[in-house]
Amino acid sequence: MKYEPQKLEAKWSAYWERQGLFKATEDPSKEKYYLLEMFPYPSGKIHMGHVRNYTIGDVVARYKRMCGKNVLHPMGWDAFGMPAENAAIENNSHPAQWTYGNIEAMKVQLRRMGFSYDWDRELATCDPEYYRWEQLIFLKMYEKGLAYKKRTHVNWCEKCQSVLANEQVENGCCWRHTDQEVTIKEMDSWFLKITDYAEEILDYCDKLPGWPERVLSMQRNWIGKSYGAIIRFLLVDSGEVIEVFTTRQDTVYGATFLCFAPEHPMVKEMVKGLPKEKEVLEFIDRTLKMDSYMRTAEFTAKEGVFTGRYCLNPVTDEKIPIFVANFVLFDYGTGAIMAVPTHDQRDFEFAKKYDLKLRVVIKPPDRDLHEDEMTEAYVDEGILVNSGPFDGQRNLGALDSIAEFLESKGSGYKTTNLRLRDWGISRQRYWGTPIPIIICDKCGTVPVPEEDLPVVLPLDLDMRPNGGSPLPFEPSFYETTCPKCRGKARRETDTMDTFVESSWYFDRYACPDYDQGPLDSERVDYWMPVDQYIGGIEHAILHLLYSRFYTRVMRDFGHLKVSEPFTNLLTQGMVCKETQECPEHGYLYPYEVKDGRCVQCQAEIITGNTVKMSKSKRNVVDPEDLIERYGADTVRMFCLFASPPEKDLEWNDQGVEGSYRFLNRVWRVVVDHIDDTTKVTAYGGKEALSDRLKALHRKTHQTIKKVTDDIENRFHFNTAISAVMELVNEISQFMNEMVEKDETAWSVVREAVETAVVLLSPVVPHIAEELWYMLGHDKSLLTIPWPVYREEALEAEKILVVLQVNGKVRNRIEVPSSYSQNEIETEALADERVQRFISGKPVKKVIVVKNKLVNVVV
RNA sequence: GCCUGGGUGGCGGAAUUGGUAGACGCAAGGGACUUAAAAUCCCUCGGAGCUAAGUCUCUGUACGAGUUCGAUUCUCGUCCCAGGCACCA
Repeated sequence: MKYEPQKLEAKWSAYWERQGLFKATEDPSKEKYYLLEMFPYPSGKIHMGHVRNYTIGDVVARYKRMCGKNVLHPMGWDAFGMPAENAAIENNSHPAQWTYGNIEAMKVQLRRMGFSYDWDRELATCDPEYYRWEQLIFLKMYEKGLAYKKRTHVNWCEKCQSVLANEQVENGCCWRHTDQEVTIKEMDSWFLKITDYAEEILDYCDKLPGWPERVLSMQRNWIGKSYGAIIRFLLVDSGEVIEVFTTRQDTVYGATFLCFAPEHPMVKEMVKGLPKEKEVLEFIDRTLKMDSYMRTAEFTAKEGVFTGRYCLNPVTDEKIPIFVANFVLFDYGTGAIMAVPTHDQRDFEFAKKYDLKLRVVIKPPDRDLHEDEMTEAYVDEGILVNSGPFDGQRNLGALDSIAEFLESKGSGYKTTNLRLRDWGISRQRYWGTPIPIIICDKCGTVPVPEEDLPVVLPLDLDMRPNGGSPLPFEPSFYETTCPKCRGKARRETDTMDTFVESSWYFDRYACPDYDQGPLDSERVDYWMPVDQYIGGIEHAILHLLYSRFYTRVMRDFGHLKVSEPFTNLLTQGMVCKETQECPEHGYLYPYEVKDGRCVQCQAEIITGNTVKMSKSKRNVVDPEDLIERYGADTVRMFCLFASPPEKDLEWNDQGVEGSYRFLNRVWRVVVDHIDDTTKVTAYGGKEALSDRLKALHRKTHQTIKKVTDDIENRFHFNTAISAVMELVNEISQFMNEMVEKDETAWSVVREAVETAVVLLSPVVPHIAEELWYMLGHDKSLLTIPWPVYREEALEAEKILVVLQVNGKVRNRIEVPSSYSQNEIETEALADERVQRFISGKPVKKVIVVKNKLVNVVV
């Protein structure tokens, strides 16, 4: 009988579905386990990244189920987003049609992979039954001031035709269009007040031991809390207060000028009617026209303009000039800084350029420092000088007392500052959740009344050929009446960032059919938090930070009890492959290359670096082709075997071949002796065994131990698979040389074979199920308990002991396991090879590690 | 510059608490079976050296020190790679 994966895989996945084996029901008497993989954007086809991500998850889900846990393993669709709009324009169809069609296609593929999802809980975020609750939460947030509209400077991506959140800008470019520079626009935008929760989110970074350190450190970094002070400077001839944030209040005596960010509204006020006004306004204009990346890049020269105004340094009472400078950020701190050219490199460069005053206030411990000799700022620790009552103190030691001194004078206070900004969620897009707000000329911004939800995205409109959102051009959508005054009003035509949908979908899986509110607390409280979340590292900040925020908002609204949505996080590596390039035809798909040559022009191809699989580099492998050729089990197995999950996976066609070979080997090891093994029951540890049988029995149980440990504690499926490979090798070797052919022998073989099949079943469920059935079982592997190793089976009569002389391995001997330390030592010292290396020298010391090694020191 | 990872054969990777470095697989080479091929099975496989034969010797986990009877593993320093943050006051 041949291994025919296509046939048996179809059979078993149909069987699982029919039996409803993946259905999860709330059962308080059982321990729950919520396993979740990041849901996909329905692009229409799964790619290897999905396959890897979902295979990892599926192994854990199946394993936990066999361990007796009540497993929730859902799947759904992150279904809003721009590609749908673009595709619709291209194909002259509708985003909804395109999206739902893709969902169907991808679902077929996921089913084909044999993933154990409870499809009854499937959800698509573009479904009004989903986003209506998101709109409701938005209204509640609006009510509480957690959602607000602000006219401000925002990131604009020309290709998205939309605003982006700060998190969605990478190196000054759009995260989706990495070649599109983001520009700054001033416009009305909706924000969610993530900063209100920043402290809590930051604190909890220390309470997430199940998260990878690098993700936590990226989040801490992004929140960017720093400790310092607000210091007040009085504007001369006005008495207005200018506040600056600094972490270096120890240098306040050296602050010899002040700089404003060009966006700062106070600047225009300050220069109004002054001779400098025109020059200042021109500078502001010029600076703001630059894209944000260029303006704030380190290599951009520091530039500024004097405003003509002065303020008073609160500790020296000195009149110091006020500048507008390009390097000062409006949305960090207060948008204005005190400049201490002697102890800050940026300020130093600025001061040199505009010939501004320098005053040293920190001197190195070992020498003096003179302003006119300085070629760069002195930024190290030192002793305070020219600092009034603080002279002679160590600068870092005086941070607190200077802050208190400022506070006592009413000139400032100690505080902290965050880098994190509120989450901008307005998108000038069509295919997203409408923001449930009405704008009335008379009443202003008015929330849509709850009973009018959902504000449904109209489906019967034409996409605009230039790619912009059709909503602002669709009177049937935007024309409405004001809920307050009943007058004519206009709907908000911005939609929400799609990251809002993905910030709570995991909660909704607990109760996808609930229609009384966003969440059914009883079910959500049973399932949440997610015990294990698995997804790509690219969401380290974006999705994972937003979700931690949104969960807390939902908690404070009483929808759920947890603060953290994901107890354990596994960030799997990328799937990579080398690129292949033809000098003539550019990057080639694997099928465009034959024997190292381009199929079109026969030119020799250039093999490039191994990089993340992407269509643009054409270094992709289509999972569908592989399934067709080898079956889903082989694909699953290779994804797990090639490397541990958190590392990048280097695609290797020969490796896939190897996995396929192994499955064939397993197949033969079972099928070739099926008549003999099905005549007996699996060995249960009772009958006495010969040494040879004992060895196989021991290997069987060692493998159970190893595989369990690898999956349970480390998610190291590669080593788990290796262990089963060893067992299978040992079984086939045993059968080759099999001398005993009695019932006991076959029952030990049967135990070994069944164990291999069961241990492999989470990884390659289809073939495992088929072999299990052939071994005479009639219940699915999904319903049988995960095997437990027997301690006594691991014990051996003889133990291998390594003999070292001066730490170098000189021999290996077998001793009875009953030997005491002394007996082992005696045996070791008597060993001929050990004696040779001692060569008569006096033995200084003998170290005996029980059951492991003896080291003789001479 | 700061923060996090990481550096082991030709390759992917093992070595879990400091105790046999290179499990398992891929590639390569040799052999068996076959008319032949495929498939399968067996053997070799870090480097260098020595031998009639190896139960042989030396060396080896980026580099340099250190702790230890013993270090891929712990400590310090250096170099390199990847990712994140960065004119953040």
